Amino acid sequence: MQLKNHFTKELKDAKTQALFNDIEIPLLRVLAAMELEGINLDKDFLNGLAEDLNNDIKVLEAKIYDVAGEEFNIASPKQLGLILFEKLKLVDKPKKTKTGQYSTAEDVLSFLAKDHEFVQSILDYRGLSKLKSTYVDALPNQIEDSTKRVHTDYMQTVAATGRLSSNNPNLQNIPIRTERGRQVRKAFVPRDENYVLLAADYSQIELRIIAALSKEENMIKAFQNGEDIHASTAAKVFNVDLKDVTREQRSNAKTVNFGIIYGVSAFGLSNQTDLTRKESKELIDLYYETYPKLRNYMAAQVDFARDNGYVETILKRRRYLKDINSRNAIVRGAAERNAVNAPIQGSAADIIKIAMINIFRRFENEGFISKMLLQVHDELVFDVHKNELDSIKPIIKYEMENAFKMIVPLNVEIGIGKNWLEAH
DNA sequence: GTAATCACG
DNA sequence: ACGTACGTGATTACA
Repeated sequence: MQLKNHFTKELKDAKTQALFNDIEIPLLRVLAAMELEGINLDKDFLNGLAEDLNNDIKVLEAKIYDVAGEEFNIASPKQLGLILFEKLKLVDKPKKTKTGQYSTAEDVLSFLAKDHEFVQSILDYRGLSKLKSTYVDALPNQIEDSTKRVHTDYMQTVAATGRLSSNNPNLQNIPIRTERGRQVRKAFVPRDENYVLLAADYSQIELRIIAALSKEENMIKAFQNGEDIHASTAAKVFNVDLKDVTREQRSNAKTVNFGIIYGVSAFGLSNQTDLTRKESKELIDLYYETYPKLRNYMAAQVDFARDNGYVETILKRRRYLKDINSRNAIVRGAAERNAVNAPIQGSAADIIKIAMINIFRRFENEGFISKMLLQVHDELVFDVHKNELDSIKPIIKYEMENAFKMIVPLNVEIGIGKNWLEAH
């Protein structure tokens, strides 16, 4: 929660007034309550994880120093670059960063790891160090003495699209993608033994929004029929039966579905998949043939931005795009991608904000003692008293799925557990 | 203070 | 030919 002058700049017309008065200001109370409530953390569990990580990090260190023939700071991209590309000369023409240093970014090292086992150890070392320093070691220190809980700050005026951001500590980027990282989520636990954690997630909300805004019938139908959208996309794009879609086809369709929201290029797609640039271009072309209105919609957003200097969400939240008519094609291209992406990402933010306000009001009006704790862009996390679980679960699902009516249904998946990982 | 890296949606 | 997917925050190294 942070109210700044920033808000005031755009209060010119009635629609923006409504966004301000009916969403952002009511949300202030909701966020304040969530921040003050905090979340319970299992400190002992994190200390155990820290010890495990330390042991594994030491083993990796020894392995890396052995191959390098010397000890050095693995966390220093500069020192690591010298070892890999000058001392060991792993490649002829190493990729450089924009400041002229050797790039040791994840994709570069992953490529090298195929031929050099110890490079995988460097990646593992990085991964474990990150987990330890950013989460396992840091989180226990952020427990507030007076409440014994962790209290994040939500910022309402940072993200250009209308999303919230979270800091001190950031609870919107707790690991989940790797097995080792997921363990951190086990440290987020209910208030006490009378409570459980409940996590409620919007499924594919951004893709549903782009389907609704573009009025692309083929995609709308898939959602209305409750289909697996990535498999459905694959079936249409590759012209096969839904049941014959291979894992690879589904995976590539999924990457395009996500990419489309960001304004992907053939180059970007080929970087994210095993496809060549040519294959990527063909796939994108097929995609637009499958969903023709999507391309029309995207072009219309760019045109609107050129004419008006901004784009807007379903609640008329604006993002101004000063570079939309830039003579520099790179700069203009970035603004054009923003013109497509901001209404999608921002409308999703609008919808979950409505849901949060409505759920909070119902909890108040209906006298529940369960609490909303966290928002992670398309997810809400609650501390639910066991006696209230049966009555509260359908309320959360209803309020989230019906926060905003679109031609495409919204779908919310709910999980319950004795920690945040289990609740997923 | 900035760059590089990497955690999330 | 160009450069190359949207939005954030935290940590570490280093000038």
